[in-house]
Amino acid sequence: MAYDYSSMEKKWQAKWVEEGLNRAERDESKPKFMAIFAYPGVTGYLHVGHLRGYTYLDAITRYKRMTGYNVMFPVGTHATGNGGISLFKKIEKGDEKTLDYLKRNGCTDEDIAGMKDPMAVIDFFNQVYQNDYWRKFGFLSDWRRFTCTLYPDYGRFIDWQFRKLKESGMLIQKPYYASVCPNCGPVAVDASETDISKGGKAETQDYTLLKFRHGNEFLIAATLRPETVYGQVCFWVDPETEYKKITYKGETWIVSPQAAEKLQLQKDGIEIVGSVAGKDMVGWMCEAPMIHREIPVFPASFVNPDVGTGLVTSVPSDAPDDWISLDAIKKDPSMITKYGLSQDILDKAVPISIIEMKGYGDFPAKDIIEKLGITEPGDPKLIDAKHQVYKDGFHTGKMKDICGEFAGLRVQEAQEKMKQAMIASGEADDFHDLTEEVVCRCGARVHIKRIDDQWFINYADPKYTEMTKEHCKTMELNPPEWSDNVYGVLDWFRERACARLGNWLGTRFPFDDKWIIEAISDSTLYPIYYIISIYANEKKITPDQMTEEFFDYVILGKGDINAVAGNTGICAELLDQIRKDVLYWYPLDVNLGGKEHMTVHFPAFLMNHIAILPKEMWPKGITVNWYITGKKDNKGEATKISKSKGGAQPIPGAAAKFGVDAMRLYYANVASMFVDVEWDEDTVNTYRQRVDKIMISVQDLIASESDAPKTSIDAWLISRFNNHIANIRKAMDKNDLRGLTTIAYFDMFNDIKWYNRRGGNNRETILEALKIWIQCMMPVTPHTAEELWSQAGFEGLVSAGQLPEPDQSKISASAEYGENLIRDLMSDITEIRSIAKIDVNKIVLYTSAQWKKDVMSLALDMVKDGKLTIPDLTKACMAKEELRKNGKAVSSLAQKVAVEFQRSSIEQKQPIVETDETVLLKDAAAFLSEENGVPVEVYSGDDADRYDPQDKAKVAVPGRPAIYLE
RNA sequence: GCGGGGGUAACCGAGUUGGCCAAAGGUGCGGGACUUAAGAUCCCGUUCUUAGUGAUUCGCGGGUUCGAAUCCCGUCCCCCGCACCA
Repeated sequence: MAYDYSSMEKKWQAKWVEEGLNRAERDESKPKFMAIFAYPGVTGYLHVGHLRGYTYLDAITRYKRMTGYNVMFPVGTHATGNGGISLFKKIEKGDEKTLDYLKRNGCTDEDIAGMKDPMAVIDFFNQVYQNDYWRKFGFLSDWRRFTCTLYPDYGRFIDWQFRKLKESGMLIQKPYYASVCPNCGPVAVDASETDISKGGKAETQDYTLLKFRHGNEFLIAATLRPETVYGQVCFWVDPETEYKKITYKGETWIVSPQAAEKLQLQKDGIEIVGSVAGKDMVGWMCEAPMIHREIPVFPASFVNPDVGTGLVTSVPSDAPDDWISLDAIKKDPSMITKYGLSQDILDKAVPISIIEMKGYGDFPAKDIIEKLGITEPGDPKLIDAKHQVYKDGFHTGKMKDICGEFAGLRVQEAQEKMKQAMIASGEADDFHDLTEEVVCRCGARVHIKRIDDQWFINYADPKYTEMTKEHCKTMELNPPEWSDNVYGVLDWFRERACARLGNWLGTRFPFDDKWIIEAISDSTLYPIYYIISIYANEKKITPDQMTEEFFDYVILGKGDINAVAGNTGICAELLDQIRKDVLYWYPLDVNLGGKEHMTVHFPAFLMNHIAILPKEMWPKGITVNWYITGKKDNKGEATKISKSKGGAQPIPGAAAKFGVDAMRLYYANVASMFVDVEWDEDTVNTYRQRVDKIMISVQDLIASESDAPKTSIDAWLISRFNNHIANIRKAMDKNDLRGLTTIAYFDMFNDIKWYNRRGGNNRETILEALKIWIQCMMPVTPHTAEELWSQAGFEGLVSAGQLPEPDQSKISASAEYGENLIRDLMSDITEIRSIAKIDVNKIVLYTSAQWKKDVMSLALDMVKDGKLTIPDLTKACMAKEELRKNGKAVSSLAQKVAVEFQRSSIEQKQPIVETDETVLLKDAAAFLSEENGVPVEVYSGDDADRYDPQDKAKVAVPGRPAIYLE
């Protein structure tokens, strides 16, 4: 390795801080640029994938600084929730896995000993994120503004935000069914399993409870398909279960013990008053709801006391489980006769056809069972069968005539109507349950609980939705595909529970302090708080002083400054300063976040801004970045970044292994921001080598004895580099870091190599090019750039400098055209040599005869006038004496030229007619001779004395000299 | 189900307001230079064919056009989000 990258990184990072480059201070003389990445949740250590998005933003803001902007790039963390609590609890009880995980990531015993409460855990990670990740990666963030959602001052801001949401009419209250842990309160059930240890794939299902009268008690069945009640023929009970009798609204219900527990969470006043064995219920007759028929209770093995109520109504026509279980009993009546039931009762249980479905007969359950080859209860394929028949029924089913007043309805409609009808008549109720077992991180089982007075933010509000959509049209949203999608997302966005009860870190809800504001809701308006956080961090204001009045003034400009000063004890000067800061920095220019934010965080972020802030403070841009994923497993599914497959080493370890700049370049160049990338150490290594190569190459240039005079190749190099600046600026207008890096780390490098190869070696040219080159590298590989900048002896810090505008006077189309011609010529020569397979002793080149160029010249003039056609061009040619001499050849060339020129731009063709190829080739002859190892001769096609044994000169055209090898 | 995205050469990945695209760049592979050798570095090549040409390519099948990887239709396949995880 060429360098001790680690100490180089530290050296320059210290310099930048020393120079205060990362500090954001209001400067009215400069345009501002404010950008954030969506701050990470503090849930433990991060991995190399997370750095992708963060790195983009550091590179983008560095670029903005070097193109004239005053930049604010603040960072913070999000710690609301129970992540900190559950991590703390595990540490407290010495959980082996957790301690191992911490230590593997570099946490010391002292660190662990210091984690005496959840906030200490959070504080520890706040330091890790800042020091081991962001500072280590060279971020120029304004550390003075760091904030965390659990800081008291941040809490004051959230308190204010919710007061404003209330004023805007966005806060509403209504009943809600939440997934709740008995110890921790509401928990998030989702695939990321942040709050839970098991069951992330579970969904909440809305069941209908059906009441079956038996004497003066009710057997309660839970169903997802209330529309099938007309097909009920019997009732299933698990003979192994001891059922509970519970009282609810003066009725006695029979349900499984688990269901009794769940129902207590969802319905008031439920008491357990007794029990009854499942096997004793077999043979009961009960009155089915809606159809008011007596049906018998049969035993069934598939009934699970943990699902629904542990009791099931049987609709064999449409439920595969019911069909196969009834079938099994009929084949083996001893299953019920042992309970003392008669054959007669069994004979009466005949499936009833109730739903007409496309592609199915009278009994869909039977059809699907036969199709899938299911022969007995308990077959795992029954699950597929159920899903299939439910799905098809829902979409294509129609209620048959037997279904009374619901006959003719589509299943989709009948379902809700019949449910409501039965609830209205007291024959049914509702119930919510999870589709699979969910266990909280604390170990307790999670259930669905009814919460009557849940607070919501009403993201469905039509006024704000409309305003937000309207505003989106003016925003810079990336990727563009998402900007089309965002309108749909906003329409879909509904009320969102914004506060929760239970054990939870966060800000108290201002209107009722039994509630704590939920994790997504306190992280939507926060970018503006970075403008204020610095004053709290520097103790210029205290949380107590950050009243509603304070925020109203500094953010909204409401109120009288002296009154506010008087009431808060903050001096008017400071208030004025903060107010001016807010006006200067806001709106936010870019909010960059991972694709997981597309449907929740970003819409919420937008709507909070729109509902609370005046129009001139609404955000200007959102950029979404995709992920770094683990390697694909053998099923082709992306795994989590894992230890065994690389990438899971702690971030500081990866930084040490590859070097920060190599990783930054990897992130920036490996793919566009908008695709997932598979983490692969070999790939990162190629970027490591790329950085090394460039570093060595630049150092060689600095060290070289460069004293050659300027030639055409110097003009070429400077022209190329100025063009590169222009293209980089164009790419970065769209924050296209991949575009920038391809130019700066590949194209420019290749140009330098070509310059050398062509014998270029002029000190002034080299320094001019290096200056540009190193500046172009600064946003992505700042440490390397800084090192090279100082080695080249340039003034100051490259991170503090300004990227020049491309110098149009140095961009030379003809210089670039000439070099392209030489390159094309070289590859033609190579190609001919390889095809012809002859021993070459001499290469002879012929440039085009003048008359051909005259034709093109005429054509170009006509293009400029916008009236180039084949006949016109031919006529114009024939009008010229010296062209007419070549008669036929002219008209055939004119035809080709006319077609070709019509398709091209003037800029492309101009150099063809302007370049004196004979001079160009004669200048390059020595180079070509050296490259090819044989003498090279150059003749003009008009040279009558030329050496041309095969009359090759006649095939030459401008831009393409003829070649003869011998 | 609802909504969205995508299929480009061995691989990763540009390119999608139609022409300058046989299709950037990188990697891999092959050859060469340098070297005692290896590595690194540099050069050439990497669909077929060919004195620098021509032909056929951008999931598959059609269509529009003077001209399509880029537009339209059909078709197959893959991926993502769908709520209290940020």
